[in-house]
This record gives sequence, structure tokens and C-alpha cells, in this order.
Amino acid sequence: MLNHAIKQAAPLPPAVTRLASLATLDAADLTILGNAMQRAQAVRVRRDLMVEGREIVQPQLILSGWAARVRILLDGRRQFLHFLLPGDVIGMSRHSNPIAVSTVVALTEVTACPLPDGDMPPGLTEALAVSGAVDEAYLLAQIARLGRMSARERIADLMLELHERLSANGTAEERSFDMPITQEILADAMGLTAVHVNRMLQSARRSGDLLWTNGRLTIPDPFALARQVGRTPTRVTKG
Amino acid sequence: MLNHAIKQAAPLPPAVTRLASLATLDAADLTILGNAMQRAQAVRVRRDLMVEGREIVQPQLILSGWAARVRILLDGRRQFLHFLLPGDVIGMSRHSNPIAVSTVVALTEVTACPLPDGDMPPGLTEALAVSGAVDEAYLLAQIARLGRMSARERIADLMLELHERLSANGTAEERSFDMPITQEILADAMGLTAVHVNRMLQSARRSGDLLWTNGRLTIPDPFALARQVGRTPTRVTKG
DNA sequence: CGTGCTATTGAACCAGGTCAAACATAGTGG
DNA sequence: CCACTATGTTTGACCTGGTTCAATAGCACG
Repeated sequence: MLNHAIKQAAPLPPAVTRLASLATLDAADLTILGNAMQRAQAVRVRRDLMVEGREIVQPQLILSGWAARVRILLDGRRQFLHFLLPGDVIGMSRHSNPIAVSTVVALTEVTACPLPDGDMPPGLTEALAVSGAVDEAYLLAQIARLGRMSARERIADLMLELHERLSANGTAEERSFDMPITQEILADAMGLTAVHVNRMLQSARRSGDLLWTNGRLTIPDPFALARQVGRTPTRVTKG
Repeated sequence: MLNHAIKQAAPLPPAVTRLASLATLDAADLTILGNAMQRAQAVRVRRDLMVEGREIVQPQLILSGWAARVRILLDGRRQFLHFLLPGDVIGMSRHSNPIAVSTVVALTEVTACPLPDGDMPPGLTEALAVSGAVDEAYLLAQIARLGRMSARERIADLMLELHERLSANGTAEERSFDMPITQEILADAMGLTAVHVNRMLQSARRSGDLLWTNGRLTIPDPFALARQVGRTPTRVTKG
């Protein structure tokens, strides 16, 4: 079938794949999205996409690369709150004169495009609303991880979450995905030190739970690992 | 002035005070709110106001008492994600067929009323939107606390947050407020054990930072304590 | 072929956890 | 009015998961 052949030749961009997984998008939605993506801009590593306390100019959609929401304490301690992957939205808000409640920094080279902040066709509106709900669910998961899981569990649980999220945007394999971050960044996301993260990763590798080489993370048996840490997939809508 | 006299005689309920602090409410907003509050219902301690994974029937507004969002791990470990105080809203969502992403449990006897989930006058709509943004800010603060603060700092920071929030709904004094929870609940909110919370509270009392007696918490010098832990007030709108 | 990250390893240390017992305090029922 | 129970707080002794500090090694890049 022609349609099929075309799809194979030109797969959807990850950001579109993700949004389409959250709500049904029709032609009008895809047009708006396509236009927005024309205005994509590159952001270099370590540059901020958004700064805590500053007015939010426009919501943005991550098209490629990894970013993160981050808080820095006065003495320099750093906590990553949430990773932002292709298809994730930043700076959405439903009220007037919003200011950013966290800084967003690029962890790799990132491309992102501004999103119209006014009215949008219903499919896209719904997708963005669902995206917001999913984000909240991941924030809650992060709290439970930091508050009540051991270092081993935190890392396993986060890897499963990333696998789930990258699967939703079509950029993960069945048991592996690219993870272009350092152990130090992972440590600052998990409330641990880089040294301890290193030791836990080695221990996880020895036990066959996780392998991380050349920027690629492999989870030999995602299902078994999920059972082991008591993880269930994140859902925000019925049906 | 008569108006003044009336206000003194019948101060606004905490929930209204809070919402009015988030957006300008006019007569139409107050009418809707007043009607909703007629349908207030009591919820007993330990009862759930909402269960993770179940469909959200209707958003609710907390009128009195304390509740919390909570996650329980498979082996029974418990993490409170966020405290819910009078004026807080639960179960708001912007998408269709939402399911609850966390359980909400009453920590004390609670009264709450259902909120219309359709269209509302603009002031109330804005207040609820701002409320959602504030909630998100507090979730982020909780992540930073659990991930990167010491036990002492976590407790001090949370107490300052509660003081800020209870001030916004008019139920806190300048340097104290009622805190009707146990040390074990506090521990499960801070990712600590009850034993350690107890020791930290005693140490905080000895150093004059916090006193907690007869269910009332006193912060002798909130301003100094905030400076000490590097805390700045939470803001989500400009102006 | 130095310079700057990132990853790895070892050894000593400590914040916070665990376990167990004692000590309130408030109902509650007899 | 007093035992009896239940829930919460406090204390002590000991233990461990994770940190700290420091040194080494790998690797990309100019």
C-alpha cells in the first residue's frame, strides 16, 4: 500500500508521534503543528530554554535532544526535577501573566519550536492538556522515588520511565534507548552523588538489570525489572 | 464603616480567602462558590477523597482540615506527595476522561465541596488555573527538598511553606499555625523516619528555629529561618 | 601530546535508619 | 474512679547506605 510505503520512507518526527499518542490529531492539528515546526530553533548545550522567575514568552515543543527542569540551591546544590524529551512541552500555562516556576536547561544540543499560545484546534488542545497531566504524573513519580526508594530502585525506576517515554515518541527500541547524559546529571536527578550512581550502575550491570555503554542504555528484561521495583505504566486517561 | 464591621463579624471562609488571593473574584464568582459550598461534605480521617487510577468524578475544594496526596509502594512504604489545605483544589483536569494520578487521603476530619466542572465565571476560572500552577510549583519544591536538602533543611523549608500557604488562606498567625498531624506523617512527607524527624524537631527547638507543642507550630523568626535555608516565596504570576 | 571532561576505584566517615524499650495521653468500658 | 487499650512521642545503642575526598585512568578534541 502506498500509504504504508510513504510512512516507512518518512516516519513521523518524534514530537508528532508523541502528541498523536496522547490524543487523536486531525489534518488541522497536523497543519498547525507542521507550521510551528518550521520555526524550530537550535539551543546549545547548557543554554537555558526558560528561566525561573522570568515571564513565559511562549510555550515550546521539544523536537530533538534532551533538556531538564532544574532547581539550584543557594550553595550550588543542583536538583533536576524532570527530564524533557522530544515531544515534551514546556511553558504551558492556563492563566494570565505566567512566570516560569523552574529553569529549563538543555542537557544536549536541543531543537525546539514555539507553540501558538492562543486557540488551537481541538485535537492539539486535548493533546497538550493530556501532556500536562502526564507531566504531573511524572513529577509525582519523581517525588516517590526520591522520598522512598533506595539508590538501586531509583535508578531502575527512572530508566524504566525513560524507556516508557521514549517508546511513546518512537525513539526507543524494545529493550534499549540512547541516553546522552553523564552520570553526574543522572546523580543530580536522583538526589545522589555521581560516585554512588557509578557504583550502583556497575552493580546493576553485574546483576544483569541494566547495561549502559557508549551512550546507550539496555534493559535486558524491562518487564522483569518493572516487576522487581513495583512499577506500573503511567496512565492519565480512561480507555 | 458598615462593610468593615460585617467583615469583622463574619470573616471569609479560608477557602474563599485563598481563591480570592489568586485572582480577582466578582459577585458572580462568589455566588457560584457560595452555592458549591452549600454542598459541603465531611470526610473522616484516613478516608480517601480520591483514589489513584480511578476516574475523577468531579473536582473538589477543601474547606477545612488537612488532606494529602499519597503514593504507597508495593511493600508498604508510604510517601506523601503534597499536603492539601483549606482552599486547595483536587481533581482539576483540562482533558477528557481523566483518571486520578494519586490517591488523596484525609489526614484529619476534612470538609470538602464538589466544584462545577463545566464553565465558570472568568474570575473563578482564573483562580483555579492559578491554583493549578501554584500546586505545580509546590511539587517542584518538594522534589528539590527530597533530592538535595538535609533532614534539618527539609523540615524547616516545609514548615515555611506551610506557613506561607496557611497565611494565604488566613488561618495562620504571623509566627505560628495549627499543625494537626503526627510526626510519622511528617516523616512520610519528608522521606525520613519518624524517629529521625523527632530528633530533628528537638534539635530545631533547642536552636530556637521551630517549636511544636500541642498541635501548634511556632516559627520564632520566619524571615531569618527562610534566609537560613535559602527559601524564597513561591510566585507564579507577574505583577 | 597537553587540556578538560567523564568514568572508576579505594578508604574513611557520617547522616540517617533500625530495633527495641519506655513513656506519655486520651479514650473507653466496667 | 480505675484498669485496659491504642496511638503518639521520646530515648538509647548500634548499624549501613550513601557521601566525601582523593587519586587514577580513559578518551575526545584542538
